[in-house]
Amino acid sequence: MPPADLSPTMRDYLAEVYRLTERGQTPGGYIGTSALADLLDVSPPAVNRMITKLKDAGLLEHEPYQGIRLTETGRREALKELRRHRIAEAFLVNVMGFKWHEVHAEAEQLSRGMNETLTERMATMAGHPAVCPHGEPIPTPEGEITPMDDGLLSDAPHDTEMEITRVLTREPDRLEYLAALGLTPGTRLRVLHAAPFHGPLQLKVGREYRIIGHNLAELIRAQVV
Amino acid sequence: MPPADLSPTMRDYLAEVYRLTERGQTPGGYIGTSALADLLDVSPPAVNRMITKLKDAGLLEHEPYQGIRLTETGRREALKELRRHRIAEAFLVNVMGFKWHEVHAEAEQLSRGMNETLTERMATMAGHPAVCPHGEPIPTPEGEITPMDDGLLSDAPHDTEMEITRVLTREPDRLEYLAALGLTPGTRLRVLHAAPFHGPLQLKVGREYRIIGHNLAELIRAQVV
DNA sequence: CCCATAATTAAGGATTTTCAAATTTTGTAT
DNA sequence: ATACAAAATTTGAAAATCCTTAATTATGGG
Repeated sequence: MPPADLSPTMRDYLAEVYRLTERGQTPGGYIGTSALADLLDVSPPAVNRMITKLKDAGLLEHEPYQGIRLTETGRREALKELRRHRIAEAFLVNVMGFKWHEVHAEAEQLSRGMNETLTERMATMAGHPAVCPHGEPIPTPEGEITPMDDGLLSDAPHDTEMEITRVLTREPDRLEYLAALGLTPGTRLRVLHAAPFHGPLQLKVGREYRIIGHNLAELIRAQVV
Repeated sequence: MPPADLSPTMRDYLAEVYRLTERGQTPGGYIGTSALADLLDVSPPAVNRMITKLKDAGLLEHEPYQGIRLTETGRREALKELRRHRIAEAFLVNVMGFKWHEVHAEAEQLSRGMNETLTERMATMAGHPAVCPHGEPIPTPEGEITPMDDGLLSDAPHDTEMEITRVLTREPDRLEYLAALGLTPGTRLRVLHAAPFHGPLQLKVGREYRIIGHNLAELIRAQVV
């Protein structure tokens, strides 16, 4: 069955499922209902009902008591929604001068009113960005995406020149703090030392030295330059 | 009772009531249910139910079988919504390069996701316009508006230099046609002749001569320069 | 094997819509 | 002027969406 028109809520669910899938906590590729409920700020039963609906539309598979997984169709729809969202974020930052910590919630609202024409025009004005302000890659209009070859800063090799690719939180406070430390996508740095037992990391950013906690380092992904 | 937070739908209704009130067809200031239903593309019962809700919120008065009228509170809320909508239209045209016939429906969608911060930033980028692309005045953030002193082109005096202030349709086809004739807000023109019995009007626009039907002239408002 | 935890079903509520039927108003024709 | 038909408005019943809380069922580690 071809994907009829999806409601905005359905699209939000799909996008969030994809985000969780990407993060790849679970081995079988299945993701749990409660995790989704948490992220969407919604009760587990609400998730369950929506799962049934999305399954009936052929957008995901559901193994009861185990989890859900996007079908190929669902994946493509999720990526279209992610494109809308990330283009909106890039537009708000690149064109309208918002700060990166302000745009996630804003873009969530805004993207509900964006059709394809508007999305593409915004993409053009934002300079056809490859990644959103948080560093996540932006899918093509056709729903394709190039995976990134990066890893958590907390697992990064020491004394190696690296570049921050993306950050994994959307909490405004943390984002603002990271920006204040100069730890944004594109920044070059070097891990000098990591204290054992999930202790703090010592970084060299340009000429500056920084110390950040392990929990913050887990929110940063980087790749060897 | 103070106006709690209004749903987007409630705001849409209020805005549309205001638009109808402005047009001022009915003498008592009351406007009919069916007219609203038509404009909102919704059935009369839906309008009726929403009227009850808006009346309970103190946003409008309802005289059964006669019509509705905005309260002062309702008027202010309607104007806030109109500002969002018209700023969105101005932004789409002035900043993003859309044509004036494309933006009404687009702005309707988009304005649902616009909070006050975003609205004001869009206003700034659009150059703090006083009127929307169709010439309608844009209310202030506080919900105030300056009335225009203009009249229908079909009633305009002859051989008098006038300026188009606004157009009263949002139908893309008509708007595109008007633009092709050069009949957009700000344009100077002169009515040379109007055929009797609602016949066509002969206009002089710059050095060009134009003939338009009476029904089109009724969609254009102008004022003496 | 038991029991904490996670997932699911059951039941119900809010919002906004539609369709159908009842009611009021209005306009026209005798 | 009055009566009747047409039009507009209102009310009632029910559906679509998406949410909640509370109770039930499955899973899997000690």
